[in-house]
Amino acid sequence: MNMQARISTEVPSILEPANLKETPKHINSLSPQLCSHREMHKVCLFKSVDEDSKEALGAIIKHRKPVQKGHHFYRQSDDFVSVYVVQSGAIKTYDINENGEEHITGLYLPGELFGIDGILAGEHKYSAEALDTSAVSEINYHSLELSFRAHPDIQRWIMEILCSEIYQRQLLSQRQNSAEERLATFLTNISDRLKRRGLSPTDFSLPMSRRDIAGYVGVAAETMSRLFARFQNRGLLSVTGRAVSISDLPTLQGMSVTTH
Amino acid sequence: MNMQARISTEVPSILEPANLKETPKHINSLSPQLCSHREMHKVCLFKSVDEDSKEALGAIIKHRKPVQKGHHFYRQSDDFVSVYVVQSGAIKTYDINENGEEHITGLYLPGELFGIDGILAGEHKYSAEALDTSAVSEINYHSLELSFRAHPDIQRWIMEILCSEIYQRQLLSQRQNSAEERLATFLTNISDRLKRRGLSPTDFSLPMSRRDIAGYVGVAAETMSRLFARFQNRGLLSVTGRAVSISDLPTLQGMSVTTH
DNA sequence: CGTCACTTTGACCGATTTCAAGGCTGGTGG
DNA sequence: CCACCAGCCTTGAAATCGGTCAAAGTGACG
Repeated sequence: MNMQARISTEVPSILEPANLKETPKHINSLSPQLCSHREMHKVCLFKSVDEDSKEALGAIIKHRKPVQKGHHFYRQSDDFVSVYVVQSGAIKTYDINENGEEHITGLYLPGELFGIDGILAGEHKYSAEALDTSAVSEINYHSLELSFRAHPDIQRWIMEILCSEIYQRQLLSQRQNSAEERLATFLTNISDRLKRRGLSPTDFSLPMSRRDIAGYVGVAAETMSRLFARFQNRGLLSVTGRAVSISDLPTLQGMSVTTH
Repeated sequence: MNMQARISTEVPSILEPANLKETPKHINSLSPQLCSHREMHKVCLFKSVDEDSKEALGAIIKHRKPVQKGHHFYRQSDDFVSVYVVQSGAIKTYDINENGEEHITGLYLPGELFGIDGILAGEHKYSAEALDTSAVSEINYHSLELSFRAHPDIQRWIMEILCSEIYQRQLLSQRQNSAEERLATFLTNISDRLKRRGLSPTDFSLPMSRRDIAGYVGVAAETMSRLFARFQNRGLLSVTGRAVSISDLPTLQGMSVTTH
């Protein structure tokens, strides 16, 4: 049961960011130990952090073996111990309400940090689950916090991540926006995030089911299906299973919510 | 103007520890004016701030004269200089999109901090406007950031606020929730916050227009009007102008979104 | 007393959800 | 190798919720 086999190798999958070797030059050169092979993905993550801080981060980050789809890194109410950095794959965070309904609260791609939902209460607000085979590094939050004093860059970096989380949710909370606008926003957001990491902004594989996407975007699964069909008819993109190829990114961007 | 005790006049100044005696013991024995409650949060925003840090905060906080309804503290794209603490009244932050439509991004009541939307970019993402006559204190963010080293508590406090903002938006992005659920959530929020201040959790005055409430909750103004009427018919509450009297809080709580 | 801004109410309409059925695909076992 | 099954995805039709438009009601204030 190889999950990855299902995903077309022709389409560059965000699960297999093989073309990361073509790291754009706008991304700072990294210290050798952080540049090694499997750690390439962290480039963007640390871009706003100086050399000293990068070393400090390198010292407390713990690399873990890849996990299977369905693996949970933590569950609601677990003690907040660490934050995590996605190296490859994709992770969702979700909440189960009293009716047993699942609501997706976050979606994390390679290079992104998750798990900060525990800062406030000391325990995780949501559960975090691998959407597919994924490699994830762990950073003990206590150690991270200790490093703030010596490395204000790191503290600022965490704050930036928190602000990004606010921004992400702000985009999705625009209730007056139609379902079309929401999907357009979602797609351009993904595109942005991939581009920032040197991956193709137009061809990628969404590592999650329609239902998960729908839950994240905030529409019914059937509506999501119809929306994809509609966008395809308009020549905005083409979808084959989970592989997406955006053919008219400018129009999608025009449709999406630009809160800036 | 308004006969009923409004939220604004009931809340004491942030630096006057006058009514410390009335502090409910579950609020960590801190003066209530130093505690602030974001939506649905049981934590006091200052809960982790020690005496030293409070003094440091007192040294850099600047009190301002009350401003009229409609006053702007900052506008989109203004340089990010300060964050603000509401002493009385109510403040909304909003965004104007390219179509000229206004979208309310935040609503802040006495004791709450706003303006952090500028941290990420160095300029404010939104505009901040007084919904009513309001008194607001100002904290220069540069000074605040400088205090982080000596007072990690303060830094942690700011992080908690950021996390609260995330949670806030998370609630509002629950699109599958009906308009009824959203209003119920909003009302129980307000009720909860007032109760923690030792004010009546069932009788209060909303210091803002229906349109503002509607924009914040994410429905049309007319819908908001109908919802109030519907709730009133069901005996959940009674509304006269901006005065609200909740008669069946448990039912409202049951209807509202309770993440975790 | 008139104006203006806000609120309420009614009628209509459209987008999205819901319900229901059919189709596709990958996995499994004969 | 094929048939079948289960889960996911798509499509259709009906129902519903909330938005929009329009008009009337309310209250504050000059």
